[in-house]
Amino acid sequence: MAVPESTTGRRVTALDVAREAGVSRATVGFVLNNTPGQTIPANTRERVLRAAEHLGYRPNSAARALASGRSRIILLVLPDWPVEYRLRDYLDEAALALDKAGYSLVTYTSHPAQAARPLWEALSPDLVVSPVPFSPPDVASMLACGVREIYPEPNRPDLPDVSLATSAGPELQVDHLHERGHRNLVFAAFPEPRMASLAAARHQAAHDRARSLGLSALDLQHIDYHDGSADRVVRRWLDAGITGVIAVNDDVAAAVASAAVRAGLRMPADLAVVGHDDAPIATMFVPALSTVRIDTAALGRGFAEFALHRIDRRPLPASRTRPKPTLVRRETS
Amino acid sequence: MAVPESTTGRRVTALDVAREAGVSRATVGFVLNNTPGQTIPANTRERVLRAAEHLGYRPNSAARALASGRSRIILLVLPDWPVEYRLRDYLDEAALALDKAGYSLVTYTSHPAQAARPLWEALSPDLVVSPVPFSPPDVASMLACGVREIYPEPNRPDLPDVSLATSAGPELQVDHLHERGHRNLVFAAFPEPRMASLAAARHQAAHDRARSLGLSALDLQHIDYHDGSADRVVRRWLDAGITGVIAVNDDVAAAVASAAVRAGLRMPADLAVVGHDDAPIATMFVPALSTVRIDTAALGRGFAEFALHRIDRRPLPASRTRPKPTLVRRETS
DNA sequence: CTGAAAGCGCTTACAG
DNA sequence: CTGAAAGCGCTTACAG
Repeated sequence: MAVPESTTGRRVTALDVAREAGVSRATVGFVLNNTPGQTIPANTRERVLRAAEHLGYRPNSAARALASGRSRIILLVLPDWPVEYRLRDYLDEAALALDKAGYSLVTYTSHPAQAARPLWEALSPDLVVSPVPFSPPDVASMLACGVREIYPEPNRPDLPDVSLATSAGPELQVDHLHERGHRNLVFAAFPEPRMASLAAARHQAAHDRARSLGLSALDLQHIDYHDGSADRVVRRWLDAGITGVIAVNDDVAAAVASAAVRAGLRMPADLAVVGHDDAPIATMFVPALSTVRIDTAALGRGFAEFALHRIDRRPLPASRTRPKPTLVRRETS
Repeated sequence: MAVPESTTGRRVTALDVAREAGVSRATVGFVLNNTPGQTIPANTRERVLRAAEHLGYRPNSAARALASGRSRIILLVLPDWPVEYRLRDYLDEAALALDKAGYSLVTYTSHPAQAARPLWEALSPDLVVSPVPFSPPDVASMLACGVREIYPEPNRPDLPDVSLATSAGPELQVDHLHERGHRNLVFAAFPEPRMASLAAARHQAAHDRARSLGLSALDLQHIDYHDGSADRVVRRWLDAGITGVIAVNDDVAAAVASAAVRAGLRMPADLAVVGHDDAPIATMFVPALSTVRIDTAALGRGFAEFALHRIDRRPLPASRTRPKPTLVRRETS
């Protein structure tokens, strides 16, 4: 591909392409954008495409956004959670599917102190989505910046769940231990601020499931090395008749499993643990950790479908079913 | 703050502000942008500011980018590494410092299959930075998209290091074990594809340091549960006279420590392990993991200074010294 | 089927 | 000190 602008010092515009192809600027736009309702003869189209390719033409995104009123950017606002393993698969798949439709996905985690300007001011995205609801000031700010689609919408919480923080995973953890005969369970997390809201959400889901199975309340307990060591915590659990531990993620499961082994317990006979996310450590750890695997790639594609539905009014696929998480049973359950 | 556009359905523009303040559109721009060389009387300035505030005016970023030729966006391209813990601190600090200078930071990890259009096409960033070099096609693509500053620049590898993947951490791991009398070391990682390039970089740095201390070659060894269990690997190390393990991160350190304890070894007397990143598991694990902590917040600020130097030609602070990592000694060394 | 032209909302010399 | 005006590079009715 030639890079003429590097020699002329000027960026290639649609006018350059038009001249090279011997058509008008408008025609270039019609061809390159596949504008519906325009019937361009095959050989004109061909000439334009070739000229664009030859000149290395890239439309100016700012000019396009200004003229069309749409930036073709989708902003995904992520909460400040410890990034879940395999989030990349989710984002990769979503970005790929959106790209095919001409949209770019940008992710953003707001500064904890809210000190910096939110990214939607700089990007004017067509759609802003988040797994957690927006505050009213955030919504007002987005509207002022011309964002036309926001999800979840204020006052409309009754919409499909596109987030990674589904309740199906924790439910599966509970079901699994229940099936294997465990009746006394706890929910374990690190006392880490960043983990707090994720732990709260997953704990809630697990708790609700436990209750609906007729189990007793599922306490959220912290594995805190500082105040007495994991070993002592595990000992306490055993004394209280606990036989199964639901960990908020695989790191926590590893810490629990490690303490249990050191205490001379057999796993899963004396104590069972189930992690979440199927992170690398779940396979590498000895004993290998039972965990929950989420089809994040499928979730990512689902997110893209949803986003396109909101923006382009594309119909949602009829077969739109949330991929179910699967339990990977290894040596700790 | 009033949100008039939500009632009129039209976004507030500089013209609205000008009318409300009783000045021209240009003056609005001068005041809001603090344009140098313009001397605006205090009360005009005051009127404009008040009108903008009152109307909830947000400049249209696309129009601004088109007119000025600068998007005020900085794109940070991150490699597909397992996201290092505390990366958030780095990004938060960098975003905050850049925000003060009127720039927005966007991060981007390219799709592994290179299938989606790169984000610089949609954003036209003023600067694109990455901790790893760009491929020639990437550079050509950026130039075609009007990106004027790229770092690292092709053919100029001799520039300051702004990345998180510094060699100082691995060097510190080696120094620490060396000081504590260890002479036979290995470097451990999971055999995970995504970890490969990070492991290679850190291993290289550790290896070089080991050689310069007169130690023997530092092998990169995989903790692979599938082919024989971590326990067997640890046993092999002991037989080979290894007394110290340098782990690529804290997850790997946890897996090693766990195997060592299970093998009946005393830590650190029989075997020492040092992790990297000071992730939550390093504190929560028993035994608590010795590790390397990097002042990622300071690194993030350093990144912002560097970016502003490149874009706005701001002088680099004279006292510009890279924050040194520190070794956090706990129970495994 | 294709082109001439207005317009998107800013920035920025240039006058006065 | 402030305004009128050109221009950034597209999109999109509107003519022909």
